[in-house]
Amino acid sequence: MTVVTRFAPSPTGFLHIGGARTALFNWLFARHHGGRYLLRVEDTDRARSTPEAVQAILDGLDWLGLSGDEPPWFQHGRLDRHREIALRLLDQGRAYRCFATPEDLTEMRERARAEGRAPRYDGRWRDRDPAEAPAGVSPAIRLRAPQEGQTVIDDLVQGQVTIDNAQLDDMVLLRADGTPTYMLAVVVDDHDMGISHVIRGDDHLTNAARQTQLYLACGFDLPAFAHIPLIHGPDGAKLSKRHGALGVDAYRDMGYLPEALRNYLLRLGWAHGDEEIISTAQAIDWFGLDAVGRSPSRFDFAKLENLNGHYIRTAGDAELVAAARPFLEKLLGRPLQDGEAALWQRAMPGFKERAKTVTALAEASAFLFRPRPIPVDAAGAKLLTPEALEILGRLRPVLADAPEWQAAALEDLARRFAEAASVKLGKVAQPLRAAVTGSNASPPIFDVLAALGAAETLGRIDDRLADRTA
RNA sequence: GACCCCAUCGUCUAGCCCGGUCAGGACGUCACCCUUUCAAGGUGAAAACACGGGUUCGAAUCCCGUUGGGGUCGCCA
Repeated sequence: MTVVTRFAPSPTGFLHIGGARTALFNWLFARHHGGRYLLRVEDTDRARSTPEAVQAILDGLDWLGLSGDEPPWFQHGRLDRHREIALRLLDQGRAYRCFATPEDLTEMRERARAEGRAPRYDGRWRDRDPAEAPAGVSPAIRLRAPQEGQTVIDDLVQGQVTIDNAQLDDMVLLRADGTPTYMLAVVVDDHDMGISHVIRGDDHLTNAARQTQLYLACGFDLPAFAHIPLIHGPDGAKLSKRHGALGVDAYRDMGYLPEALRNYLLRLGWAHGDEEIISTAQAIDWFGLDAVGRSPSRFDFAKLENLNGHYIRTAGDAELVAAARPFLEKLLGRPLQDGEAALWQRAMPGFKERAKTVTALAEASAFLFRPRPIPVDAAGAKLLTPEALEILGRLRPVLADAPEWQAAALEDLARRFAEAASVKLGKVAQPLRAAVTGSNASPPIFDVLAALGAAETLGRIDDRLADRTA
């Protein structure tokens, strides 16, 4: 059997983190089985769907490397097909016209609730003669669902789940205005798209029972179902915006790399022994629905950040310059010149070792490109004591006379200077770091000096020495 | 409320199906090492089988219940 999966977001907002994981699992499952992974935009609710949202979701998927194998399907373009199936069901007596008005339904629900019954449609038009229809009410079409027995979902993650048909009411297939409902559209589209495996959030588990009834009524073969647990916030409650229910674009803006996010999302609810850092090739090789857990997991930024640090450290220097450049340019308030970008790339090994996010990488690098005199932060200022400045003052001419401006040579010079002055290297290196970077943390200082060049380095030292006399 | 699902360190999880190891790994936390800073890295520590009953020589593992958490109950998707 050919495996065909799909990710089917409704374009009423951005691609959130749970959706991203669902997409990832679908993508991985299809890749693992050499099948196809498709996209379907569920925009049957025209009022709530916007082109901007469609684009945001497509962009988010693209950034994560989870674009569909074919152009996306759009549900609203298939109205006629959905209608055709509903009408066919009506002809076959598997569906019927329901003339209950929205007011009737509200009243029905309220009364059921008041009497402690489940708030379901009572089937009042199921066997009633349409001739009795009240005037002026256009009917919806409902499925004549089985009222006895059980519907069994054979779920690849949840196992066998049995629901009493009495729990399910006659779902609406076609609204009074003739548009299809989600239930109808999903079943017809999944069938027409040849979807073999429906992998989605477990908030759809009970929908799977309803959809199973519909599949059976339509005479369609059932796909395999896999309902994966939802992602919760750090407090165990539903993911809120504060926590991480953000669009994936927000993760990009926070400086996370797509490969880090994918690795993180993959390990949320799925494991392969003790493996933590998993490449895409390994993920494709190892992924299976049987290893997906059934309990919801909590989103943990700390672990994501750790993974992100790993992927930053192992990323290529040019790739990081490209990813971090927009952040740095925003920080600097100006575009980066090509020469500066090249310099940055050469210095990147020292920076990427220390950054956990791409934004932090840009922030930590900004001192390289700031105009003199560079700003000094609190920690840097603390280092620049009168004593430290005195040492800097004596080091300055030694540096100025350096025969070659290269990291190892400069370090050698500084070490000998410290030895001659009977101070630890730290007493020399830290003031130097503060003067040159404006802070107390940076890549190895002699690498920084080499990257900055003699003139800029000495100039920055002079700026600080000038502060002293001023 | 009804129905369905779930339950191992703070978090993500391995182990559960096919009962028998000091219950393993990772993140985070703490300590130490390395070190010109910060990271990274190394070593080590604290940290869990929700509870109660069974079954069994033996239960994290099988069964029942309790508690807790989640999901669903729309002419939304």
